[in-house]
Amino acid sequence: MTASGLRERKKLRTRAAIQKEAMRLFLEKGFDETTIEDIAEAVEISPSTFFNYFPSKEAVVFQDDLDPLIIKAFEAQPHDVNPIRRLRVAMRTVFSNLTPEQESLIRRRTQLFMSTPELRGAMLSQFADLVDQVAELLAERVGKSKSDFAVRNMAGAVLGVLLASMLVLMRDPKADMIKAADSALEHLEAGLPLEWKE
Amino acid sequence: MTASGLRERKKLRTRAAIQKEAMRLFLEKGFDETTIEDIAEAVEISPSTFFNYFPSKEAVVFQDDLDPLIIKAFEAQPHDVNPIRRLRVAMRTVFSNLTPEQESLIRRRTQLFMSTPELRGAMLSQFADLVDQVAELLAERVGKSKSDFAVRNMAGAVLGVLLASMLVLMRDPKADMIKAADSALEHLEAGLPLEWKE
DNA sequence: CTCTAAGTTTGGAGTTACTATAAATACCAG
DNA sequence: CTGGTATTTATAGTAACTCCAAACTTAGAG
Repeated sequence: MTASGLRERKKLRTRAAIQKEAMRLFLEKGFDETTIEDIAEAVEISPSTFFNYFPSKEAVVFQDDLDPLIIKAFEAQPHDVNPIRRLRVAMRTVFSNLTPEQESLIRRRTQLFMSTPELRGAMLSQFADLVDQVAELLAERVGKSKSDFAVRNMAGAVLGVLLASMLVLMRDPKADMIKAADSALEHLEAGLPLEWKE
Repeated sequence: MTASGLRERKKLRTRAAIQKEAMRLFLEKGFDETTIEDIAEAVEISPSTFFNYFPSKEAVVFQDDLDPLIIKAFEAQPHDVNPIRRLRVAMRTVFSNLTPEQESLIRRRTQLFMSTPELRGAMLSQFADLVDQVAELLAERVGKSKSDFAVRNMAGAVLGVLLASMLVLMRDPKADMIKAADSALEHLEAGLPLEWKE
């Protein structure tokens, strides 16, 4: 479907190029300091074309090829395990199988994310979608609809703790966000006791 | 200090006027369709002055006189009760004591909020602050610091479920968000069981 | 190969949020 | 009333986006 005509291949290449150059510039100079024109110039397209591919500057940063991987790792586990644990294991699996470059990119990207108010903002717009996705994962197990109240609420809690765990990056950009996310889910899995080891 | 000179009184009045007119216009015409110039004109100030009072268009919508009330209602309860329940009761108390106009305004504002991507975005920027505030409420009870991991994680979960419960407004603008928020906390208080009554 | 239909890129003109700055105006204290 | 200070305002500028029509590129039919 999204197969190989010259047209499609070209589009994919352009899209990838925009993303690559944009991320490079954002990490190099900062998000605000990089203009659409800078990006367009680096990719050798016109600024107009940028908007053919992405609706906004924020949108470029947003897109994680990780989600599908995590979902797959989630599905791969025995279905009778606590879904929070499954999610936790899934995330760990995915993160530990990244190449160093991938991991480094993700870390820097997340850091950029949390330190740029506009990007943090854009994240919440994704919150809705993420709740849907997580709800879908959870729903399957209990044989309920993904729009079931309890399922969605649980999904909200999952994202809430993950988000909260990312906040440490705002103060301490060198914090290990992967470990933080894992601890957050571990704590949630344990029922969020206020007495907690570490 | 912020006492009575003509100057101070005028500033307060201007600020209030901006907020009132801006909200009126947003609700009347929509957020995007209202320009800063529209607001300035309605308040009879210059556009420049708008920015003396609010750093951005979004900032006008954002300011809830409710937070302090909820905190007060929270403090007013016996300190040995489960903090989630306390928060829940606090919110219920505050909401049920609003005048009909206040309640209507809040409902419409929340609705505006959830239906406008830019505003939803701005909300997450507040997420950080809210985690702090909720963490502070929770911390007191267990005699831990508000920057304690478990406390902050719990705060994240609280906000996560509240946020998720607000998402229904995106599909169904007439949903009762107060009831939704209450159910969300009720469910969290019960330990987020996936088997759930309603 | 050629011609046409359709998709894609581009430039240009316009809108709006927001910043910086310096001039004008309103308040206040002596 | 006068001079210093806070506040408002106009002006000019930047950058993200939108709209649109013109130029160009590819796909496919004949």
